[in-house]
Amino acid sequence: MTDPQPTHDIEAVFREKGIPFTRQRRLIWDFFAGADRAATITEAADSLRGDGVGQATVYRTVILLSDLGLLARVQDRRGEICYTAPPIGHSHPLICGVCRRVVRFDGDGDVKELEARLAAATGFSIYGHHLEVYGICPECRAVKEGDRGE
Amino acid sequence: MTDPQPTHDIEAVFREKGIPFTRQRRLIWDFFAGADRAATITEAADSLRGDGVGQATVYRTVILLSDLGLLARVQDRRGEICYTAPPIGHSHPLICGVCRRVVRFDGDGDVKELEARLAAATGFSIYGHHLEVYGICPECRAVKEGDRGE
DNA sequence: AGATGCGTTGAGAACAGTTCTCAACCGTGA
DNA sequence: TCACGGTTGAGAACTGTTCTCAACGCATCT
Repeated sequence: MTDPQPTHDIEAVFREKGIPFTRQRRLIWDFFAGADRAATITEAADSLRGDGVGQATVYRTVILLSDLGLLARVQDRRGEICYTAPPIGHSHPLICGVCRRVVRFDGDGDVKELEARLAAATGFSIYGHHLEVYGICPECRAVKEGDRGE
Repeated sequence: MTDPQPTHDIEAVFREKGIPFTRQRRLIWDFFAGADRAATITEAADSLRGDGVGQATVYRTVILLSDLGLLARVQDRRGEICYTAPPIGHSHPLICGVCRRVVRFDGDGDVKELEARLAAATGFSIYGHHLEVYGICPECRAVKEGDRGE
């Protein structure tokens, strides 16, 4: 379980593809990359409204970043769709279902082997997978136990 | 990779919980359980409209069945939300990204071990995971190759 | 520096999917 | 038979997402 390396140098990715890295895109990227937990599009839009970033731009940029593989879509305990960065180097999220904090891990060894077995057994050609693990982080567990509530 | 046992006897599950198993619920359940591929709520509603099942009822029932763990939410290649039965006995879906056919497998051994390692490394108490594997089934691959198109 | 062109942006309209509301309905138990 | 509680269908309401289009920003060319 090696730590996946964090995503640096998004600008290089954009430059390489000839896509402009605008002020708005930087702000949106910073929002997700700077957060230590998954955030919804609505949260990003609300937070960046003051900086003059339109909601449509947030939607467009999240799609763009997702297509580039710079943002991964996950969901919290209530099934709410959130996005989190950076999944580069192929890692998987361990998400706190309460506070949405995300810890990334590289569980690929485990899945690769499974995929090979599946391909052999079913004849499918496997092109990907989606693995999220859900838990409660130590902090949230502590709070919960203090509360004595669910 | 053992085959997960199919879900029998939904009625018993309902009875046990004291939830009425109505005509509409049966129809909706039959729709998903009878399909060999994941289906959207819209598809279910369209298909059952003729049988006098309202759209709201389909939504309500899908939520109900999901809560009971009788229906699992997955997504196809385009990110469309679909539901598939039966996930009982804890299995995972291998989904054809083209035709949405679902083959279920029991990859739990693999994930359980990973979860234990994660819990130890992060201090999270793990309560669940979500694993989907995507592929193209042999049939769709054949069609695609015949077409010579992507 | 000024002109040109192309992709990006923001505001708001449009749209789609989902949830809510409420009166009618159904089945069960008395 | 009657009363009751949960379920249902139709449509309204709501929410999140996408589309439209004119204005803008930035790079390039003159």
